[in-house]
Amino acid sequence: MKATAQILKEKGLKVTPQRIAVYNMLLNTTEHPNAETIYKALEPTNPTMSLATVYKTLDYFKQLGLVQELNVGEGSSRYDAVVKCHPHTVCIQCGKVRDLYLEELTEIHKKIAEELDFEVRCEQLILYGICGKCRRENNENS
Amino acid sequence: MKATAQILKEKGLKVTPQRIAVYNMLLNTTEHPNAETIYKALEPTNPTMSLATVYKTLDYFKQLGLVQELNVGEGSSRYDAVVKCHPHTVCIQCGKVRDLYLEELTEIHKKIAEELDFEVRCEQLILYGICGKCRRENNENS
DNA sequence: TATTAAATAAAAATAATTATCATTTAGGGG
DNA sequence: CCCCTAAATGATAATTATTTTTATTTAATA
Ligand SMILES: [Mn+2]
Ligand SMILES: [Mn+2]
Ligand SMILES: [Zn+2]
Ligand SMILES: [Zn+2]
Repeated sequence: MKATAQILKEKGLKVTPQRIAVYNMLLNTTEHPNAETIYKALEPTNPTMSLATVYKTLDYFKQLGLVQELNVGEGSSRYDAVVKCHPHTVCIQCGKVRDLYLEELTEIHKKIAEELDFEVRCEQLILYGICGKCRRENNENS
Repeated sequence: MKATAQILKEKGLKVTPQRIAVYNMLLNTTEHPNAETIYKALEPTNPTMSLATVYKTLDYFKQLGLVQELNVGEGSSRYDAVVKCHPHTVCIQCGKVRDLYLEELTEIHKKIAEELDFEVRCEQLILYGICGKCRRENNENS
């Protein structure tokens, strides 16, 4: 696993504690946090960092393909250090956003995309519904 | 085709010129407009309508299943009078958002959804890429 | 037609994001 | 290692999309 500083350098970015912190935070979570959540998570270790820097950092990262932005219909965008297109599930009860790796799906999409008069660059599939945990909890209380 | 006033009445909504105008506008377009666009489109015929009313109307409609909200990663939400889950293409060059009806895809998603520990309520597929028109124009200029 | 609860318009408030700008800092050259 | 400078940061203001508030108007129904 490449060191974060090295990755930033390769992208032509100056290596700053703030950028390292944001990128590492995203590498170490599957939560798909938004800017505010990232900011809060880093506050204890980086008490001087500002929210504006988080936003600007995420914007740079996005341009350079270090993160992807994800909007699942909330007020704010979420961010993901996994930049390859991949599907997500969104629980409409607890709000959890999870990755969904299904090679099968990807291949099918690719095939179908070929049949369209449309050059597909990225496909975003979001499944909205009730996650297993919430469904089980619902059953207990009924 | 049912009259708009009748549809609103059946949903338990008071029938107002503003609501009729918004719903008809959405029924007669495939553009997936946002609130601002709807407001501007209705301005000539409904010069006194306010943007807040458009927002509130869209919110009611959404709750009652008359429209669906769609976020393709822009600053604002788009709205669609086609409430059944269906895929969209988004041209990253001209910004056009189009419907994509592929029964094949829907069925495949359904089957895959069954295999997950997740109760799928709605699936949103967005294909980002270059539309046919833009691609042809790009080829001409090269 | 009179009543009234609900809807509207206008304006203020809020939330997310972006821009501005003075200060600080990373990183290359000496 | 220290200096220099362009770039990054933090603080704050501005912007944009959306929601809330409230006084006024209106649709529905008796
Ligand atoms: Mn993900
Ligand atoms: Mn549509
Ligand atoms: Zn859940
Ligand atoms: Zn296009």
